[in-house]
Amino acid sequence: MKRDIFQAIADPTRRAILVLLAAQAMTPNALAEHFNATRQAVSKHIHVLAECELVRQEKRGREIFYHVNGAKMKEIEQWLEQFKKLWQDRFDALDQVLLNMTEEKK
Amino acid sequence: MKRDIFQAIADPTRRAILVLLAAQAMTPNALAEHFNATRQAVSKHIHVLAECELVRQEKRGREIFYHVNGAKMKEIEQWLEQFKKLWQDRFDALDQVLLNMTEEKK
DNA sequence: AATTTGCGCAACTCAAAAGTTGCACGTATA
DNA sequence: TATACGTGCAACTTTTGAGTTGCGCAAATT
Repeated sequence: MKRDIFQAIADPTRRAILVLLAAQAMTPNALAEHFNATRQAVSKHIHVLAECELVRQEKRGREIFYHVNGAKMKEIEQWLEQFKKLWQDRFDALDQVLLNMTEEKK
Repeated sequence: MKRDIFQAIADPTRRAILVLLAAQAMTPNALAEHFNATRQAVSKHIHVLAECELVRQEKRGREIFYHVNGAKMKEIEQWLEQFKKLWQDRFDALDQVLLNMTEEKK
């Protein structure tokens, strides 16, 4: 039942929530207004995000504001770094050359 | 049934496949040896990755080598860019200040 | 003190995804 | 040409996840 960051951002609604929270911290009710889903559905998504520490709570009276946890988002970036060399132009070009060679062989 | 890139990388096995393919192109059989799953299970994961264009085929006789598609991986990076300002130190620090203020209020 | 509001939690339903087994089809090898 | 190999495809079970409804609790409002 333990979910990781990548599972958390797999859902489109959760990604939209993160984008909204990146602009400004919001309460579950305020977030829910942006979607067609019920408050509980959105709340469940927030719970998943909080479980993975992608968002943090900030209680103000009976309201709870959620913030994006930048440090945790960075972990996604860090995983991506091992692929960075693959999307640099010169590597793409080399890859294409190799592909053409094997196409000709066939 | 249309899956997006984020759903594709949500699965740990698929992420491991991408890492292996980043080092060198491989066949489904060669990939399957790295996991406890059956060949068909791995093949299904490859199919998902191919569907999202995260990997590309290269047929050589009866073998099929799979390559990582760097350009597609870059799209993940691009989505992350809207959060980049959040994980820079000065913003984390500011966030912490705001949190402390509200903690005191409570 | 009674009521409203903002949340979280738990049980349930329904859809989707992961994994298995079995088969078919080309490509090599003997 | 017969056999073994590498692969994809389809049907099926099992697990997981998204969404809804209903409830309880604590903080504001009257």
